[in-house]
Amino acid sequence: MPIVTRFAPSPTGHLHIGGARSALFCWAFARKNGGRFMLRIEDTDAARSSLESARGIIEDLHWLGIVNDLGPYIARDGSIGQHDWDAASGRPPVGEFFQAKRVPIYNQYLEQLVRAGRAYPAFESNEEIEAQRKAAVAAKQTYRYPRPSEIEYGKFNAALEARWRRALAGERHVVRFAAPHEEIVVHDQVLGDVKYAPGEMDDFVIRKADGFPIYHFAVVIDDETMGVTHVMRAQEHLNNTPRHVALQKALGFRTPFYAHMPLIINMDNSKMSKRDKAKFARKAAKDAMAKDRSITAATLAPAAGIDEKLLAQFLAGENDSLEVAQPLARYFKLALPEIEVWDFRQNGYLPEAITNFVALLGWNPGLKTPDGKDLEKFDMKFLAEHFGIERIGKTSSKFDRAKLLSFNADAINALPDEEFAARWRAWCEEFESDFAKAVGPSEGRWLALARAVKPRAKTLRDGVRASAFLLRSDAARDFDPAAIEKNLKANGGQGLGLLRTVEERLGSLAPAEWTPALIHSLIEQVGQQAGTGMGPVSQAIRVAISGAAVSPPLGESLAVLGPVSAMARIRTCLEQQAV
RNA sequence: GGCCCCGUCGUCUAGCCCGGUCUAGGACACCACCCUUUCACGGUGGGGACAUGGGUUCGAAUCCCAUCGGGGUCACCA
Repeated sequence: MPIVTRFAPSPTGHLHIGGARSALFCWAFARKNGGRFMLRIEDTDAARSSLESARGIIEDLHWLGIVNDLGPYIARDGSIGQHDWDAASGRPPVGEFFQAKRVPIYNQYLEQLVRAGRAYPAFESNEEIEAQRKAAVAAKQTYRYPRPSEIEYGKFNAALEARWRRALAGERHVVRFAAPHEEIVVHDQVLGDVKYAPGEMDDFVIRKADGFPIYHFAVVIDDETMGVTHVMRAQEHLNNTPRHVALQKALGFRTPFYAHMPLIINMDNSKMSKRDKAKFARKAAKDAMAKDRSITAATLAPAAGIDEKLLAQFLAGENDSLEVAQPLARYFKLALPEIEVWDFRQNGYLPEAITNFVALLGWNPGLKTPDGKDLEKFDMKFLAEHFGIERIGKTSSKFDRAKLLSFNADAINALPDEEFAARWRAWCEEFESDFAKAVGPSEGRWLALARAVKPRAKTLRDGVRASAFLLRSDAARDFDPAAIEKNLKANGGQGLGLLRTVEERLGSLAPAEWTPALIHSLIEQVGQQAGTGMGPVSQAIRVAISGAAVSPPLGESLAVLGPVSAMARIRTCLEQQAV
């Protein structure tokens, strides 16, 4: 039997970074063992699932380089296609990888369970159950649904048949699994044997009143019928596993291998969730309001362009809407924490940095580099060749953004200039279109800028920030006062004098001589002749062309700017300072 | 609260299974110095951990137990 792993997200938003790691490990395990990696969409929550989310998740995975052998993919024309088992595999085709389309299959197994006396319709309303649960909690008891006395475990008796008829007649009901009263052992490949005592499990719901299966039921049937051999998922699912094992036994299915991976959590030990964005924005707003009493929901809403009522609810913690969090963050000029793959992509992270970093959260190749250090930089190919369950750890890992950033910077710098330029440009066109337009269509210009920016960019967005001087008007006079003071006026106006010399010398360069190398040596010469070295010369020019004391190296900067702009800026600066 | 999992530098981890080679190694972050046209990069060095307490043993980060701590989960969500 071929090894089959699966990643089975529910399409309720973008791909979570933790989900990305699950998918990555499943993918790598399949690759390493010559198996197949399957994608399945768990959209049985009709209210929260959407096709757009499913599409987004598939795209996120694709962007990361995690490509599935089985299940949905997005075709060139944008439609969703499905890879299925072919005749040569000897397996029946799956047909549908979206659970919502598999309801008849679930119902068929459900009936089998009912007729075996291992499942039964229950007619209590959600409210009734909820009330019982609350009462139990109030009495400090663990709530377990009490199996009706007329239900006989493993027998399709008259009472069960009567219930089944009521259900078939259309009476509103759920179907519950008659859980076994026996110890259940989960043989986990990471954690070892995990035992659950008899009676821990109650008769949980396996089909909702709306006719959709509950997660546990759909998963078990799908894993069996789709040929899944290895279930690798986050540890938050560990306590679900005995249910799955019990269901498999009741249905006569095999039990796949399980491997539960450690959780990825925030630096403050909290769970990394989409809601963190709302929490972050709420805190920012509240901090601002505490600092400045004149800021209230009423003043903030129009200023940030948010509906006042929505904002008030948001601040009260009654909703976690991104419609509020995003404009709030923009207004306070803060970046929301990145939680989903899309966030990282938008903020200029490279997929290879993300997969590399995330692979190290809870897994480690256990290899050394030639100079004896832990090997931790690797690519997808390496993962596909070296990944194994044995080296998955048991302890949850905190998501250290600083280290990711460092990985990203390294990944950027490992790129050849040309490739970086092309990828940076494509990213800018997608996420920084104003900047992309300002740079223009010239490939040479992009490459020159990219060369200047690459060594100091930790993200693609950093490259834009570093190039911001390009967008400055040649006539702009808003020079950073501190920079003016230090680099132009100090030492009796030394910088200004040097800048005048530079202006003359630069002005005499022929257009063909306007290259990074020649500009650089010109600056060097001026510095030498003035006896100051090139430092003060450089800083004076930097202030003149960028308005600040920080910019990419000058040769490249001036070259990209071009003689007309560069000279104009120097003159502007000189004029302003002469006044 | 019940059940379940986990516990090596601030963080990710190597080492643990097969006790001695561990005065516990690496990476990120931090600090200092060097390099340097700014900012970065880079280089060198530094501080920094076996949760605690008991065992077992000649010897424990490594094996056992307890305590403490952290997390997960207890839905007609997945």
